[in-house]
Amino acid sequence: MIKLNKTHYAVLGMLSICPMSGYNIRQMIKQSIGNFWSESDGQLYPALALLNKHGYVTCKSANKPGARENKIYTLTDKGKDELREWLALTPETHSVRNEAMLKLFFGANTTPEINFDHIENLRYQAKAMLAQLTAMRKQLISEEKDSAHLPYWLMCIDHGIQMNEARLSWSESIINNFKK
Amino acid sequence: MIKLNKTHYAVLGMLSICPMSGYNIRQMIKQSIGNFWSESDGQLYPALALLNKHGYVTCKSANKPGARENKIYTLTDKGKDELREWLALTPETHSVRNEAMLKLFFGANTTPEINFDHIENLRYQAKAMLAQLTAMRKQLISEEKDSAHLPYWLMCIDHGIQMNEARLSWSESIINNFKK
DNA sequence: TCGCACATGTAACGCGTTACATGATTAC
DNA sequence: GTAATCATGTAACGCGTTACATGTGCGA
Repeated sequence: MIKLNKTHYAVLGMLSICPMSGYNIRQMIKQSIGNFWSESDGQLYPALALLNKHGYVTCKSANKPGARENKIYTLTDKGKDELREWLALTPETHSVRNEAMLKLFFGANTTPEINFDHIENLRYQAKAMLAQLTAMRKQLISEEKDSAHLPYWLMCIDHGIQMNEARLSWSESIINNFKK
Repeated sequence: MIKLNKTHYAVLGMLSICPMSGYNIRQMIKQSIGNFWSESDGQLYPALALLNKHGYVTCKSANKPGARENKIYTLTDKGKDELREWLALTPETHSVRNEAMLKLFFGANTTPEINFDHIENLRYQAKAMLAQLTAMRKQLISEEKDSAHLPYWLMCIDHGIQMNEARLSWSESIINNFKK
């Protein structure tokens, strides 16, 4: 039995929502789980090819004559089983790397202004993410109200909202102290 | 001019606090910035060797006769300049990968109990991290009260505290809804 | 006709982890 | 005596990003 990596499971998961092309998966990952997951092109297409080769997904070329290439991948029963088994395993915690925090930790080596700028940036990013997630939440509730996925998708969005609210209040409290 | 990577800057930053051995750097990274940064052995020692080779750090073997090997690295002026320059650059945001959230997003493919377990784990982890960070905060305030690093170190710790408080309240609200 | 979005892929390179190799010292 | 910790390093492998290569369809 071949060993699958995280990219493979992310792809299987996406295909559990509905059949899609590689390009669609790419977009979906950016739009819906971009807040806590990412894949790059160089991983995605080879992953799809391997999943297809081993029967976790099937592939149909859905190009009308003369149309552009379009391969639609569909999850097989084998793929569903594999996904279910992976979902039952305790998630591995992988190392976090937050460069902004690293710089701040060494902040005494530079000027207060530079550190302040970095925190300002973080505040701005948190605010932007919050706006985006809040809009997404609203949209999801109206557009997916009958979907079995909705409760789980809301949990993920709410996690993002809470994380960014925390970031925002953290950065604002530092900025306010700095101005005094 | 040679191109340094993140590991090199993390090492330079650690040596800006005080001269240390590779082993000390390893420990310090785990203990003090482990909350938002990590390095592995396979990166650390080669990074130190390269920094030494190019004059960013100097190295003195501080082994008393018959004692175990112990190389103490010290930041040079060139190293300090390099660190300062890097600190002034806007931090790059690198892709986040949170496997627990990924599994939750695909939660509709498995049982509520399995998802509940994952969230329980997250709650437990957040609680443990909070306890650790709170203790660290207290210790820092008393032990480093005259250090120029203290304000920045507190910002980092407070960031961790706020993140984990958000995680905790998020997981608890889901668990409470689940029990109803 | 130009540029953008659609669409699929490969190659090269560097990053990061794990396991391995070695050996001294200290605590039980 | 044996296990844990101190201490330094290398090798192998897989992961992940970036840049490249190629071509279609559509709107301004």
